[in-house]
Amino acid sequence: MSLETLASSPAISVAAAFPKRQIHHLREVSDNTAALRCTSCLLRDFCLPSGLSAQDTELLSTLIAARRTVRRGHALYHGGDPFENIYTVRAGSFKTQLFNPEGREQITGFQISGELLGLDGITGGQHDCDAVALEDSQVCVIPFKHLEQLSFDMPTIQHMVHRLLGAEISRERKLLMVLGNMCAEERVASFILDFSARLTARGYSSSEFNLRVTREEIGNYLGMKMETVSRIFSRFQDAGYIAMRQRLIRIVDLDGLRAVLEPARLSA
Amino acid sequence: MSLETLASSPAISVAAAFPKRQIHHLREVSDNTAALRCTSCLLRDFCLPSGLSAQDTELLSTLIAARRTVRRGHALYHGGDPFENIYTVRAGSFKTQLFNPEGREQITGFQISGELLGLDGITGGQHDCDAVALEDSQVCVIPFKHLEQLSFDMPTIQHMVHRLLGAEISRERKLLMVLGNMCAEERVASFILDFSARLTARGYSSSEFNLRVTREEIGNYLGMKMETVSRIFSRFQDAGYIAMRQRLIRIVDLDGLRAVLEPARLSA
DNA sequence: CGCACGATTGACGGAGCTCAAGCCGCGTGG
DNA sequence: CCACGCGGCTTGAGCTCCGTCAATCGTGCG
Repeated sequence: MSLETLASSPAISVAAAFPKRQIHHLREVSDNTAALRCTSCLLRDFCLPSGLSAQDTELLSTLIAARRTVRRGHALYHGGDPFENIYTVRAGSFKTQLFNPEGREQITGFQISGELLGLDGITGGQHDCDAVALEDSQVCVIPFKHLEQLSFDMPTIQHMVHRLLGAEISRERKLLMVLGNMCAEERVASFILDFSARLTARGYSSSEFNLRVTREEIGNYLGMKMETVSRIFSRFQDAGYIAMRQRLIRIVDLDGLRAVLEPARLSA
Repeated sequence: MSLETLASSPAISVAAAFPKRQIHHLREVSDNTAALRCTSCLLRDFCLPSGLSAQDTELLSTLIAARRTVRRGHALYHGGDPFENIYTVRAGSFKTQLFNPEGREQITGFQISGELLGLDGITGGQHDCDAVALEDSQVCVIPFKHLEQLSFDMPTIQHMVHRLLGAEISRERKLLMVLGNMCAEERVASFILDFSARLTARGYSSSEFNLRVTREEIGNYLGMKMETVSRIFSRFQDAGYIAMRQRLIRIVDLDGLRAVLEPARLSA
């Protein structure tokens, strides 16, 4: 199936013609310039331009060097790759994973449409994690050099960059809170609620969605084992909080899920 | 009496007035404007100026609005406070702690001399965690607005800001890895090693140092209970990896500690 | 169709939590 | 000067949650 159900412009059908194998490291095929404009993108309100004036959005558009398609399971970039671009997810979804010196893996996040990729690596000049597509996906490519240059003249752009970096810090902090303080049930509940909230913020249904990740990946992300994740999903289903078939999940009792996170559920 | 006596008293002969060893419990220093210069600060190579040219360092110095003393147990800022400044730790140490909606606490980091505080809050315009002094401490105050303004003209300064934000992201990622993947022994080992490495990087002894935090705080930071932390310290001591008296810790067998983090310690 | 991978479920064991008692080091006041 | 109390640390005993191992099932793909 085409990735492009979301894409607006007819010119986009170019993307469908992408060669099947090794999109991986392909030199960019540019779509026609008009199609790269944020103003005509359906995601404009949920993506970088959100909050920017029409004028600034236009300017931001000029930065988008290309779009790039990444096949399921392939990496948009690897840890160690030189840092050149940041990316916004235009269609599909990704995971970012980190490997420590001893070879352990930690998934640090899942990114959906309108969210940002590649900010790691601003520091060291190279990415420090892998970004892997969870399904056939497409990103907008923004050369960071250009963005920096633009931000010299444009305070609003500079603010945006700071905001983005700060947002990344906050996001990881929330995850720290989850990993440091919560038991397995609470972790899974907060994972579902977080996912749902982000989908809502991007105009998707908040009550029914496709997780697109294996139980193993969820487990890795949440610091627990696949089997435990599975058991808790089953438990939530039995409790009537959710309904699920494979990776499709429907939230049935939102308050029930939220209650899992309530503090002391103990008697007075 | 105000804590600010330090920041505004008559000139003393600057850095020379710093007794080498007790930087930790300093109270005696007073600074006039001249003294606010990074170039004359003993920490210059371990702090923000690290990596900057003499010229840029000079420029950076002009940003330092004041120094501020914070008493042990007091907060430099609270979550919710408007974001105005970032801070570098000039003497002493801090912890940053986060509270989630349900009232749970998570310590997200410990900061020592030369390290940075306050970057949270760039996004939302207000700090999202508390920064609390672990001992009587002193910070340099850098108004973020000024820093942003300066960075319009100075690419190197802008780079520095990005580098700092990126470093914060990396730091939190390392912690994610610890919380998501490691068992209690490994967490404590990596905590000790991390502390030691940071002290080394700042010119302190790497083998003997004062943790300055309670077992409870270490536990909170590492996602485990005080009792477990204590047990593991004892175990490490019995194993001859460390020697400790209260919060003073000495690394006896560095390789032993490192080996705790080795991957599969299983037979071939 | 059959294979392979992912998901589910069960049985069991152990790492870490809970509860509790006792200890140490330090400050305070008699 | 010591007695006392308090906060933080240590250590033990028991329990629980979650990890481990393993068998089975379901589903999508070649």
